[in-house]
Amino acid sequence: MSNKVRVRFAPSPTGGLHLGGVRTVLYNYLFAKKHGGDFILRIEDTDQSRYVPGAEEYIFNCLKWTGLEPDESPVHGGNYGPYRQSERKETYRQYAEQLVKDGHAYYAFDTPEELEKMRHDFKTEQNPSPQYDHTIRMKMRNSLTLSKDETQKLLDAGTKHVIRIKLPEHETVSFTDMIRGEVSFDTSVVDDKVLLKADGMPTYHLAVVVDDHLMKISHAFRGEEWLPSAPVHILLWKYLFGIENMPQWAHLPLILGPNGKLSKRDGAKYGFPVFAMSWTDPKTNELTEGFREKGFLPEAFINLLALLGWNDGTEQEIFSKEELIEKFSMERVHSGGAKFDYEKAKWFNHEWIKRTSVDNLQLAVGSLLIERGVTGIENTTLEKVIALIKERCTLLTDFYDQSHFFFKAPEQFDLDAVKPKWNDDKKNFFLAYAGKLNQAEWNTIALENDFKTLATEKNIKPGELQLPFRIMLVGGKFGPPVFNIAELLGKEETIKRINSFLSLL
RNA sequence: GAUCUGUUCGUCUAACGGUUAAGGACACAAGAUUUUCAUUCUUGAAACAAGAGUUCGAUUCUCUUACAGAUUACCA
Repeated sequence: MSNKVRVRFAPSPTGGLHLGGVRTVLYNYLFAKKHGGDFILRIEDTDQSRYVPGAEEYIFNCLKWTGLEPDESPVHGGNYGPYRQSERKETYRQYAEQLVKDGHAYYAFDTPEELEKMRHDFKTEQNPSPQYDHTIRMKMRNSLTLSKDETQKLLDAGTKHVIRIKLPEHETVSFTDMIRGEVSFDTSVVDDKVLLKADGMPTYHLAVVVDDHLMKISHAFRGEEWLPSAPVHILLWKYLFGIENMPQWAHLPLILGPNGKLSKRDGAKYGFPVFAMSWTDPKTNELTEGFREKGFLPEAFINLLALLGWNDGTEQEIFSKEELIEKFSMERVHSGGAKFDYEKAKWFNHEWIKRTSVDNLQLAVGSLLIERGVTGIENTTLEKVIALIKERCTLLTDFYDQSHFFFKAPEQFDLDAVKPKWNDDKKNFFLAYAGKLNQAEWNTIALENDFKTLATEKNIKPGELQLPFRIMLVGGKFGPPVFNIAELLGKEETIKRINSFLSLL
C-alpha cells in the first residue's frame, strides 16, 4: 500500500457553492498538489429529498472556473468509483450489518412519531433536546430491548428500521486535529447516530468513513461544523478499519458574514456574492449572483480565499496558485473563524487585474462587452483600450463602464457640467479646434499641444476647456485622460463627436 | 441547557516566552499628484477580552470568568 496523499471534497448537490465550500476545496487541492497527491471529488447525494437538479453540474463548473479540477470524480473517472454515494448504496449496508454483528450497532424500529414523543417526554429545562443515547436507548424499540426472535420477526416482516451506532457509555475519544491539536470528547454526551436510514441509504457518518477507507483517503479536511460529530467517525474507524488506518483530520475555521455565520440562504442580503458562480434555484427560479459574474478573476478569488484563514507568516498577500501550492501548510491555518470583508476582496481583484497582462484580459473583457451589447469591437482597439484603463478597474465589469464610449458615441451628456460656464468664445474654440484636427498629427502629445496653443491664442484657460471636451467625447466626468481618449477614438470620430455636441447646445 | 471550538487595531492578520513605542494589509482621515473620475504617493488615527497563576520575564503556557460560533435530525 502506498503512502500517497489523497484528499477529497464531498459536496452535497443541494444548491450553490459558497465561500466556505470553495475554500475547503482550495485547501484540499493545495495540500494534495503540494504533496504530489490526488484530489478526489465525490458527491454526497444520499438525501434524495434535498437533491436539486443541476447542482452537481454547477459544482463542476465552479471547479473548472477556479482551476481547482479534481483528479477523480464522477465526470473525470478514477479507479475508486463510483464517486456518487447513491451508486454505492449496497456497500454501506454491508458495513452497517457487520457493525451490528460485532455489537457496535443495533436495529431500531422507532417510528418518527415515537421519536418525536421521546423528545417531548424526556424534555426538561436542563435538557431541552434529549438525544437517543445510552440513557434512553433501553426505553425504545430496538434490537437491544427486543428479544432476538422478536427482532428477527420484525426484520423478516420487512418492518421499517434504521441501524444506529451504539456508543460506549463512558469512554474518552480523542484524536489529533492538524489545526487544533488534540481534541477529546466523552462518549456519554454523544448520541447513537443513525448510520443506515430506513430507505437503505447511509447517513453522512457511515458514508464518510466507508468511502474514505475504500478510496484510500489519507487526509480529511472539512469545516469546523463537523467537529462535534468527529467522535462518531473516530469510533467507526476503530470498529471497522482500525484507528491506525484513519486519515489525518483537519477541521477548517468557519467563514463568517457581517453579523455572524455566512449562510447560503440570504446570499443576496449581504450586498456581496456568496457563491463562486451565479446559481439559479430551479424551484424558486431565484438567481443568486456569483463572484464570477460580479467581475472577479479566478486568480483573485482563489487568492483572497486562501488568505481567509491562512498566511505564510510573511507580509506577502498576493499569491498565484503555484505559489500557494508551494507555500501552503495546514499547520499555519488559523483555528478561529474569519469574517469576510468584501472591500478587501475587491482590493485583491484590483491587484490581480493590474497584474494580468492585456493579452490575458482580452478574452474576458471582450465577451463582457459583447454581453452588454457593444458591437464592432476590433481587437487592436480593444488591446489599447484595456491597456489604458486596466489600472482603474477593480472588477471586470468596470471595464464596461470605463470603456463603452470608445465603441459607441455617448447618447446622454452631463450638460450641467458644461452649461453654466458655456459661452460663444468656447463654442468658437471648439469649432476652430475641430477644423485644426483635420490636419493634425494624430497622437496624444500633438493633440494636447494644439489644444493648448489654440486656447492661448483665443485667450481661454485650457483647464476650462478640457471638461467640456471630455463631456463631448465621453458624456460624463469620468474616464482616462481626455487626449488619450481622443487619440484612440481617431480623427474622424473625434471631430464627429465635437460637432454633434456643438449642435446640441 | 449540554458538549466542543474560538477570542491581537472596525476587518483579515504578524510577532522561537525575552530585540518590539505590538508589524503589515483592507477600510477610514489628512495632504500631494491627476485642470474629470479613478489610480498612485506621503502621513495619521486604530488592538493583545477580564482576572488569577507559572516564570527572572508573558500577547505567547495553565486555570477561572465573560463573550462569540458550531453542534445537539432517518441534512450534509
